[in-house]
Order: sequence, then C-alpha cells, then structure tokens
Amino acid sequence: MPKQAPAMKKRAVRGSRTGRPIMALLDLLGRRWTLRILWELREGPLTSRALRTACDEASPTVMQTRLTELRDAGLIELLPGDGYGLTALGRDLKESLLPLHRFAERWSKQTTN
Amino acid sequence: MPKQAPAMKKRAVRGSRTGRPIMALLDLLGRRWTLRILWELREGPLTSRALRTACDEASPTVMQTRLTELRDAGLIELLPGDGYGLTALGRDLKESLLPLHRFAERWSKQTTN
DNA sequence: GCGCGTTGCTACAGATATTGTAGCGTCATG
DNA sequence: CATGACGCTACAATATCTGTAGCAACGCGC
Repeated sequence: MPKQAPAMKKRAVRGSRTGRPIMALLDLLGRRWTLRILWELREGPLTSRALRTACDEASPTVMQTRLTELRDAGLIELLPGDGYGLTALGRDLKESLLPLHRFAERWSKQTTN
Repeated sequence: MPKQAPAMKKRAVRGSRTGRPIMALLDLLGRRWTLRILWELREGPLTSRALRTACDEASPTVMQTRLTELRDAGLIELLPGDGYGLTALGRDLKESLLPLHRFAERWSKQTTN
C-alpha cells in the first residue's frame, strides 16, 4: 500500500499550506484537548467516555471532533471493544511528548503555581 | 491599566485544578498559536511584529494575549530592543519540544500530506 | 425477547475565543 | 517635525467550544 487515502481527507490541518510538516503538527496539537487526549492515551486505550472523564468532562462535541481529526491524522484508532488507542505513529508521537512531563515538573517549581 | 499585570493571577491555566503540572502545561500549550510562538522563537528573539509575520499573520489580539500568557508563565520575556525571546525556562521547554520536529518528518511521510 | 447499561456519536443553543481591521502612544532616526 | 517601527488595544464579525439532551447499536442477564 503506497499511500493510504483515508487519512487527511479534507482541509487537513491549518498551517499545512507552508508545506512544512512541523507547522501542520503544531497547528493540530494546538487545538483544545488534542494534547490532552494524546496524553491520556499514553498508557493504553480508553473508551470515548472514559476519555471524556479523564479530560475533565470535555464536551462530547469537541471530543468527537478531536478524535476524528486525530484518526484522520493517523495518530489514534478505534479498537472495537477497547475504545480509542494510539496507533504505532501515535505511540511514536507520545515518545516525542514525554520530555514535556519532566519539563512540567521543573516549570511548576518556578512559577509559584 | 486595564487589567492583569501580575503573573499567574487569575485561574492561571485551565486544568491546573488537578494540581498536576503536566495538565496545566498541556492546557497552556493547547491554545492557538502558543506552540507556534515558542517554535518561532527557537532560534532567537523576534519583535512582536516579526513574530506575527512568522505566525502566518495571526491577529494582534490573540498574539498579544498569548505573549502575555507566556510571559506570565515565565517562558518568554520582552527584551528591550530585541523584542520577545525565550527565558532560560523557555529554552528548556524548547529542548523538550525539539523531538516533535523529527516526528513531524516521519509523520508527513505516512499521511500523504 | 425484554429491560438495562454502555458504547460511539450527533443536535442545538448559549457562552468563549479568535479573526481582521483600524488605530493609539512611545521611541528612535533623519 | 516627519517617518517609521515598536508594543499594545478596541471592536465587530466569525469561528470554536461548552453543556445538556438524546439517538441507534451492541452486549448482558434474565
């Protein structure tokens, strides 16, 4: 299979007009709940409702929109019986995101938060 | 003096109620243009207008809002004469973000984008 | 086969956030 | 003084998100 058609069908991602993948990625991740969803799935699949609970009861409307976008991007997939889980590509992204956790700890120590 | 001068004064960051720094960070970064701004500053300071140009002409309203949030978070600072630049903490975050660039390349090869 | 609970997902109105255009006051340079 | 760049703001038009309610489909116990 040279190329998969299902992913990235319409309007793809804002910022992708520059042709630089990083811009498209930053735009995709810079939408509400997107980073959080990927984060909550880091340890394994969650059903859409468990995911909603984990994400501070985000409204099902955006949640569903984000899940569709992330599926189109090939980062997550719907596993019948298990809910949503990261794809191989998604797990790859998760690895790239892990340094953030360590940074967050350092950050919280300096912002009197 | 319209409002908000001190750092992190009201409700700081959505999601910080959990007390887990990573949630506050993911929420902060999950706002439009935030990731992009940090990314564009990765190689050095930019004036607010150069930043706007780099960020695909984002409206000055959000740009200014994001810059204030990022300043309150201690990630960027206004350097008189040089515009906005990353703080030591911001550069730390930048390092945590670099893996995303490499991932974006792999990602773009699989999504026919 | 009939409730019952859960799944993924959608409608819709009200609340927020973002965009786009215009413009302010300040400072430096000519 | 004029010009231009700076950081920053006002404000109306959009786009996006929230919150509540509810759908059809599936499995399970009975």
